[in-house]
Formats: sequence, C-alpha cells, structure tokens
Amino acid sequence: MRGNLNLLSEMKGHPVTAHRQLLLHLIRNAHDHIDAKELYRRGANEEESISLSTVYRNLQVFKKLGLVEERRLGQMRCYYEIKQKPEHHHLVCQRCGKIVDFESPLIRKLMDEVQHQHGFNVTKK
Amino acid sequence: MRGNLNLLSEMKGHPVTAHRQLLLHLIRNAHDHIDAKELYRRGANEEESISLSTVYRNLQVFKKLGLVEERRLGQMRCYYEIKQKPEHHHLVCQRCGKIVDFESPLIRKLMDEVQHQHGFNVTKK
DNA sequence: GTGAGAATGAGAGGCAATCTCAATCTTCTT
DNA sequence: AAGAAGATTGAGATTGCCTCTCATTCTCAC
Ligand SMILES: [Mn+2]
Ligand SMILES: [Mn+2]
Ligand SMILES: [Zn+2]
Ligand SMILES: [Zn+2]
Repeated sequence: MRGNLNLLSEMKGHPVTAHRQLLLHLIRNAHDHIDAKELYRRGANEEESISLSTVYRNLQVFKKLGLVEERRLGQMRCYYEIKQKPEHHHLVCQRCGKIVDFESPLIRKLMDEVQHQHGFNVTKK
Repeated sequence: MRGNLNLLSEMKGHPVTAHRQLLLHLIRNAHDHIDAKELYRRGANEEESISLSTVYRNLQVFKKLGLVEERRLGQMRCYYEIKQKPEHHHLVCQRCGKIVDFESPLIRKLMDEVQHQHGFNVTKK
C-alpha cells in the first residue's frame, strides 16, 4: 500500500528509505496543507517513528525533486502540499489561520506585468 | 531637528520618549525597507543607545498607531517602512534579497475578485 | 515638584529550522 | 549473498528572530 514503485524513479537517485515512503504517504493523504510538526506528530503514530530532523531534511529533498511545494503562509511556519499541475495561490484568514486555495487569470496577467515592468520572474506568493 | 512637534499628536496619548523620536527619525531617514536589527545597529551609533527590546516594542506601537508598516518579506525577518498613502506591494529577489516597490491597478482588481469569490478582505502581501 | 502609570534594559524564554556527527541503512559491485 | 562506499538518521546542540519578565527609570498631568 505504502511501498510505492513509482517512488524509486521519482527520487532520481536518492535512496528510497522507509522514512521517505512514510513521509510522502502522510503528505499525500493529508489532502490539505500540513506543517513539519504535524507531519512529525503523525509519523510518530506509525510503526516506524521518525525524528523532526528527518522531517525537515526530507521536505527539502521532496521540494528539490519537485514532488512537494513549500508554502510560506501565516507568520511562523511553512506548510507543505503535493505539487499541483495548475499553479495556485492562497488566502490565509488572519483570525483563525484557515487556508483557502485560490486561482484567477488575473494572477498570470499580474505576473506578466511584473516581468515586463521590472524584469522579475515571479516564483512565489 | 529630530524633536518633532507633530509627533506628540501622532503618538495619541503614548509618552513621547527620546527613544521613540530616535527610532522614527531613523525609519524616516532610511528611505527604504529596514529591519529591527539594522535599526538597533543604527540606534547604537547615536548619542542615546537603544536596546533591541525597545526597537521591537516600539515597532509594534508605531504599527498600531498607523505610522509604520510591517512587511513580512523574504524568509526570516520583517522589514519596516513609513506608511505610504497609496498602498503598494513588493517584489523580492530570491538571489540577493533586493526589495522593489510595486504598484498596479491589477492588484485592486484581484483584491475585489477575492472579496467577491471567497469573502476574504485582503490585507497583506 | 510629585506621583501614577508607562517605557526601558538585560537577560531569559519560545519557537521554527538548521547543523553535527556517530551509528545505521541503501545500493552498487563482486 | 557478502562487502564497501556513500547517503540517511536520531538526538541534541545551535542559530535567528522575536517576545516576555521585572526591577529601574522616565513622562506628563496635576
Ligand atoms: Mn494549496
Ligand atoms: Mn515598500
Ligand atoms: Zn477565519
Ligand atoms: Zn537580485
């Protein structure tokens, strides 16, 4: 169930460890935005426990491999989610922290405007 | 020069201390986005030295009074600038950290769209 | 000038994230 | 299938930004 065969090719040369399988499983089954501490908490409930270092380290690896996207939402921590094909952005409630996915054609127009006016290639936010 | 008479009314009941005059002076003369540590460093060069606690505390006060705006740019720290009349946004270079002010009518259209589609009143970013 | 109440400094504390390094695991080579 | 090279892991130390605590000092209305 969790032993994903595709994972081997997705990891592009990086060793496929039990921890990495567990972490990707947890992120894929989160079905929303999840932070490192919560991943650590959920990982601790599984048969293989996991350290916080490993969570942080592998989130960086997944990010680099293009499997996961890091979202710098709210004030303090980063949230993570499986990388989606159509790019999207986020609304964060200042009161309760609720995160809502957001899409609009205006975003692309805005990014084009930034590119033309300032030469910036927009990658975040 | 630094002893600003308007400041008394701007502070709306909060005591006008030498530290607050110095901090507002430093922010106003920075002419760009400045962080707490840099304010502390520049404050230490003046006749009155200043503690990091006082920098952070007063930035919160200035923010609350509407004199200064807090910008959560980059990864780690907040930057501060004098509150501008026409709202603006920012571009941050991922390589060197350079911050560029940015304005566009598309921003307002986007904020309106968010308001209508999701009921969010956009306040940041 | 006095006094009530607010601001300050120095250091402790909080929290997310990174780093260190010895022990363990993966994978490649025989 | 065993061995070896190289990558990963855990635990705890460390960093960086920021807030909190509280005894002392300052501000301002009277
Ligand atoms: Mn999302
Ligand atoms: Mn600005
Ligand atoms: Zn909410
Ligand atoms: Zn740059």
